[in-house]
Amino acid sequence: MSDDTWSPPPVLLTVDLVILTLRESRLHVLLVERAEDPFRGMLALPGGFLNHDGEEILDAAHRELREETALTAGRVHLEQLAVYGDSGRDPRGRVVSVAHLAIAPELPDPIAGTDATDAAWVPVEAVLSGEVELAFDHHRITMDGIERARAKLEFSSLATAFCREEFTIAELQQVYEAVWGTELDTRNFYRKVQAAKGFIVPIGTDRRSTGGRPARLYRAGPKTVLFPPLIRPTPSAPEENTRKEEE
Amino acid sequence: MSDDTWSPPPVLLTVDLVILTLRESRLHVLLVERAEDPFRGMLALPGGFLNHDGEEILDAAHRELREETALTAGRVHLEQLAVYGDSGRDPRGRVVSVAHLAIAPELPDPIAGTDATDAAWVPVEAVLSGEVELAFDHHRITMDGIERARAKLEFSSLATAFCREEFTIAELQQVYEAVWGTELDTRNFYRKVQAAKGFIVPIGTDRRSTGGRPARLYRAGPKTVLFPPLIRPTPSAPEENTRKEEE
DNA sequence: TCAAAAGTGTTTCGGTTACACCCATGA
DNA sequence: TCATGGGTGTAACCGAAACACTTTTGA
Repeated sequence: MSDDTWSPPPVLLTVDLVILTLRESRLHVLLVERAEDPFRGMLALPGGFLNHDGEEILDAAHRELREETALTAGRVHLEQLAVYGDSGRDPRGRVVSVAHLAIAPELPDPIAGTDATDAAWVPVEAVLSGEVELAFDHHRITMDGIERARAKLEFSSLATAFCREEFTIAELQQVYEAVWGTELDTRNFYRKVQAAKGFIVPIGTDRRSTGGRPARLYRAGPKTVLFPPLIRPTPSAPEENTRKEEE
Repeated sequence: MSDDTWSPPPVLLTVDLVILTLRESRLHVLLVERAEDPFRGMLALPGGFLNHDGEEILDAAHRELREETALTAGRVHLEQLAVYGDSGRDPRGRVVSVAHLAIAPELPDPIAGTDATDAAWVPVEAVLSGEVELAFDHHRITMDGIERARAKLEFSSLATAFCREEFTIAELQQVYEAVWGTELDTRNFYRKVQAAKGFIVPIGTDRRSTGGRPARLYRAGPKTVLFPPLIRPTPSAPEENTRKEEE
């Protein structure tokens, strides 16, 4: 923490959001079409500058989340992801972005925010495959956000943030399958989530669906740390993960 | 990413470092005594403002690290930790800090940097217990850095960053024991690190010490992701970790 | 030949997998 | 009564913990 006599160069601080949700059992990320230069017309993560001096970074993230999704705090998970500050990332000058990861249950269609002409849920495979191009370094931020979500499903109760207040174990399993991109054994999954005491707690009632036995309903439990964890299946072989590591 | 007509408020960006090392088999963090207000005379993490327009954040972190420890890149691990930007955290105004985690092998005594009257290695228990007080929100940053290191030892080869280029398995074990604050079974540890292929590779020679069989020497291997991981023993019981989670 | 540190073998045990099987509902 | 999805039982398997035991050095 320096205190030199010269005035250090100020930077502009933005908040960007990787908002993930499930739609039709597939993982989606919210993207907006930029209404202004730079990158006008291109897809980007929702976000924006801090709106007045003194606004907290986390508050700004909540505000942007509200503006884009009408999600009020409480029913959303929001956490800091990382800072992206490479000098070349924004043509307007030195703009440093504090990226956040948000997890939401399935929502009605998004509303256009102040900075975006349009907003839409995009399947993450379309982003990961490079099929859709994103403004700034938002492609990388999105990948980092997805990887964070994948990793946290193993050891935390984050998965419940994808669900509505009441959910079945089958719905919870769909979360894991969609985020990890794998298939899981229903029977074993059933016991594993119950073995992690405090992860989910049964609500008395059942949910009857078309055909088949009714499923018990659950609510998110008090624990955020899963023990034992739900280890994600190795995609095929954990080989050749040599010297890189996202830092 | 906003593009409104009003000018968003600029902030001052600093880089702070949680530099961890082992000294006499105990985990230490590097702290400096502040030479200037605010918090003059108090202990703080090394760090400072970006030094000219266009300096990359990671470069600034490397520069601060060099200034405090004479560590050149290469033999150090340095990664971004998190952003701390609460409006009240710095009495000078809106100062946002990008905290970094650095891991270094045992070093000669630190050199005073430009911003510090003195720098010293402090055992982390002294910080965690609240025995030493830190300036700004550096106590919290330090705790977050230590927790990050503890977590990464499980799944990454980070532990080798605490060692010199050549090390024995016993030395590596001391790293795990010091960082986790636990004792490990020598025999099982021995096999586990060898089972994680690519973690450490034997160099031909042995190191003879006073009394006892010579130990084989190893070097850090090519893999950064450990498989299987070295799970950290549950401190006693994994109970009551309810609704908090560092975010 | 003894102490000390390095390294090996082996048993036990808990968690995961794989899969056969039973349960409850709507059509 | 049958198809469908929910939920239970259980044997095989595998990695981790625990610990007895052997090896190689210096004193």
